[in-house]
Amino acid sequence: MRFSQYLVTTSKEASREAECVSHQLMLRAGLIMKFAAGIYSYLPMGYRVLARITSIIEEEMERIGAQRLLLPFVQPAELWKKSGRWESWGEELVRFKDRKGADFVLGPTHEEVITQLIKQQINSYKKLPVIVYQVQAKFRDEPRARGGVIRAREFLMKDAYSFCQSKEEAKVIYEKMKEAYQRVFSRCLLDYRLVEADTGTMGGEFSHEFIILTNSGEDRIVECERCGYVAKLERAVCITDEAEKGERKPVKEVSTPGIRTIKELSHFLACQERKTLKTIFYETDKGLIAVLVRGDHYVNEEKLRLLLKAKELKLASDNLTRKEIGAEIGFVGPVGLDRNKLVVDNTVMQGKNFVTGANKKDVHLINVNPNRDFEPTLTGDIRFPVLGDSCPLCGNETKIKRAIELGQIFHLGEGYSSSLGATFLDKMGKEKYFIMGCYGIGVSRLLAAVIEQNYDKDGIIWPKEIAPFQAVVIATSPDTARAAEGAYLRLKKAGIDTLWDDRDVSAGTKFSDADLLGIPFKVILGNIFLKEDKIEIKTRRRGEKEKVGRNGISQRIKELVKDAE
RNA sequence: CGGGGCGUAGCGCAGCCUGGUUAGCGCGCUUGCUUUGGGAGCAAGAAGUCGUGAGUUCGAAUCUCACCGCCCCGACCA
Repeated sequence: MRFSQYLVTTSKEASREAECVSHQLMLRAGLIMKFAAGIYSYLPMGYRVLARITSIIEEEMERIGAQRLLLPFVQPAELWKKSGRWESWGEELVRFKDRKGADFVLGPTHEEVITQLIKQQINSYKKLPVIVYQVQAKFRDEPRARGGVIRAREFLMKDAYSFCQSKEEAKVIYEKMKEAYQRVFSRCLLDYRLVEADTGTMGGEFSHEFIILTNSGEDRIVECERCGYVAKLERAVCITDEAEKGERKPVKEVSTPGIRTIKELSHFLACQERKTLKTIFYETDKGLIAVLVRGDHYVNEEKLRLLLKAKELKLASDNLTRKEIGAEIGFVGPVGLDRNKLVVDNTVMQGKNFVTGANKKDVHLINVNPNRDFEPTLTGDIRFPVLGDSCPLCGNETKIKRAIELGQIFHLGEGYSSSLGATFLDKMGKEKYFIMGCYGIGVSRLLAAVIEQNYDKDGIIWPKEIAPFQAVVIATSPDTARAAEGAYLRLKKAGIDTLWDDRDVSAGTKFSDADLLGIPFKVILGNIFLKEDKIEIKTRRRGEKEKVGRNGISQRIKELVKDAE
């Protein structure tokens, strides 16, 4: 490809819009162009990378026997009504009517559609198991798009679905898929982690997520740098420290006029936030519940819901709380709440002499102690971890870091097949629901993720497997322009994806652009060529240089590509 | 949805507070000449509904109001 004719514009300056490294570099290197919040075009250079990632995915999917297909982007609402997700998804699901007034959605994911397809296509165990996948645009009307293609509303996704006869068979495929994902991410040169995940709106029985650690990430994880424990913040187990030592002092009322928040309280009484307690009311299908966590902690509502075995759980309104305890918000405490269920976080049970609200306006209690001043109905781990919590595996101090999710795999079970009535006949002639799994990779997001882990001050450093071009030919003087064209033609003939920088710009510009674009090998024809009749090769990643005769250029680049990262 | 910021040429910005000729600067773009080993120089050019709408005013990029869009933090979400 001739650079002068290629639809790419590079830029020295970063766009004001872009905050994170990958977003800035993608804009500067001319990979993408924004049309609206979270809606992007991929320019030829960006599309080349997408195509290469897609072909890696295709190879790894085919390796485990998955079959590629293509499902509709626009889906009839009927299927979503059957699965229940017409109601359970909020505004993220884009809904519209066609000219006849029929409801449709823009596909944010394809469990419904694929289940319907398999239901009609497969009636017998003889065709099972089956794994299918596609690479397609998805649309999710996110409340807030961010980080360029890290969280876009329209994005490219690889989604795979498996249909099995039994849970055992499904687990085998789940493991195969996990390995395939590991190969895909390794080939993209990603330093990823595998963590347990919640099943969220997909439903299902268990799930794993592949993530990379980076400051541009939007998810938070807990990591132990000693033993390598990594977990999503909401999944991380909070272990309880040893019981605090010391005397239990007598409870005393203190006047705290107008002091409502934990911050104000700890400031006013000159105590640490960890010495205070928060009392929060939740409305649940099991009634109104009082929940107690330390002042410096936050309630993990999902953990709480599981502990209570509740279906519904939401924060009680201020009015309801006020009515229940007859006191102002900000002065709520556990002492004397006998008629309410009281769920207490483990950490609270280990502490002594806490400050809490007195359930009276402008009054707090000091020296409140669990099992003396209040009795929990239930105790458990119901909080999010905080910086410095002990690692649940080795006890070392943990850190909280940011991460990007690359992909997630779910064991779904029978959820979708039962709601959509998708069955097959087993060996005994008995009708059974398909056991399903679904597996996603954010393909467009992978571009950003790879850049987050492969760049330097000069620009992107593409791993060879997904580089848009393997080599860029640069003539640094008009005198070597013809020879450069010759080298370009040789490389092209040898089947090497090569960009020929035939622009009439300075050598410096060509070098800078080659670096920004992240092309693994620069093939340079300049002074050295004129003096020694040698072509110079410079690697992007390590900056290593070597000289080679003009006849050996294709052969040498092939060798270098083979050995490169 | 809450908080903060922004909207002026393709991109990055100045001008706005304190209203007043033809709205500037840098990058990029076009033409010519000289250049070409790490983002060249000179010269000449093209390019703007100042986000939209209303209002105040003799006069609005500038002041007022409403709306739209975008970015960041959070909520939300995978």
